[in-house]
Amino acid sequence: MPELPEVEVVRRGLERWVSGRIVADVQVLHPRAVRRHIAGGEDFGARLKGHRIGLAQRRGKYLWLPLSDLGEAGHVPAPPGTAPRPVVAAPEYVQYEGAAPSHDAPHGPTRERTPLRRGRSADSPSAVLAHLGMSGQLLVQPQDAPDEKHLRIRVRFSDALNTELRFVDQRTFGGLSLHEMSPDGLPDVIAHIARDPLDPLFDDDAFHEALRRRRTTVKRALLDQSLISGVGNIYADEALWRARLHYERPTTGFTRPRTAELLGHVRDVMNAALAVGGTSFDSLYVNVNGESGYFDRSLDAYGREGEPCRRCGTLMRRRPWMNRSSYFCPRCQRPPRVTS
DNA sequence: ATGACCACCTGCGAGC
DNA sequence: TGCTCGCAGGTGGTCA
Repeated sequence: MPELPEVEVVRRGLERWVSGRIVADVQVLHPRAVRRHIAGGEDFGARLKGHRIGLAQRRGKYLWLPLSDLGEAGHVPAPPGTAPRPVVAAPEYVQYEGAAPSHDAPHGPTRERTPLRRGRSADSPSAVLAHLGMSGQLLVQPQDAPDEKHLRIRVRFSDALNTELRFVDQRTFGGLSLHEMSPDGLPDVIAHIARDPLDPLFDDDAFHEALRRRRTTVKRALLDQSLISGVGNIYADEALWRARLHYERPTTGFTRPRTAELLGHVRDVMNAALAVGGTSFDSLYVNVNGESGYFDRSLDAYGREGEPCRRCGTLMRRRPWMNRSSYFCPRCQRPPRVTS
């Protein structure tokens, strides 16, 4: 369910309320909630226990919590040539300044704007990777709060803060998993996920070339996480409406200015959503404190079937598309001449 | 190799 | 009241 802005809101909440704390105990209440971990939920929990949670990171719709070693055995040593250094300050000292987090590639172009050097953590060889799927939530709750109906995983910490981290997921499409970090600072299993459009190192030209190479249509391309990550059904429809592009428009003929304009709209709509806490239609998307975002009030396309286009007044339409829906203005977003 | 589809789940609202 | 159907923010595996 959540797309980049919603996941980023959650990441910020984790950074504020969870990073820096030490895992005391993990309870796995539903086996599907722990993914790709053959040894099972109990082993998953045992491997987290005693580790300090590093700075929450995100790429696209994935987020992860690096685990730092407190000195126990059984960990991959730091990569050669990288001096270990302390990962995190206490939560109170963590600051975050902008809408454009930078994740890795500390040797990349020196355009880093964040004061925090969040990058490859030499002393964090493994990480807990989280994907929220369609209905997942990460909540920081008081320990005595009643269990949510779909509570799947509970993480307790070894401090006196009296809050715990909960993974709640109605449909169980999401989950947590444990992974080694690859040399470029990502959990190994998400190496195929492209940078997201808010990443300062996103390569606009490479994206344009990839669009032209692909024989596909524009909405499929926007949803392809190996080309551009973080875009889902809502923000794809919103960006296409802003760019006046029909979702079935082939990408092959895209000019550089057209790609640039589309990317600009993707970034604008995501930043606008981020500024108001993301999009919530119901209680299924909330931040770590259980609060909804307000961007649903600002949607121009998604969910507006039968309502007037905010640009031209024509009634908006919904079309079944890939087992989901596409919302568009039939006048502003003309279909391509040849639709297969 | 690339592109297109569907299974994986639970719940809710509409219609009968 | 209660059934069935369609629909929901995503992804990976599999098929052509």
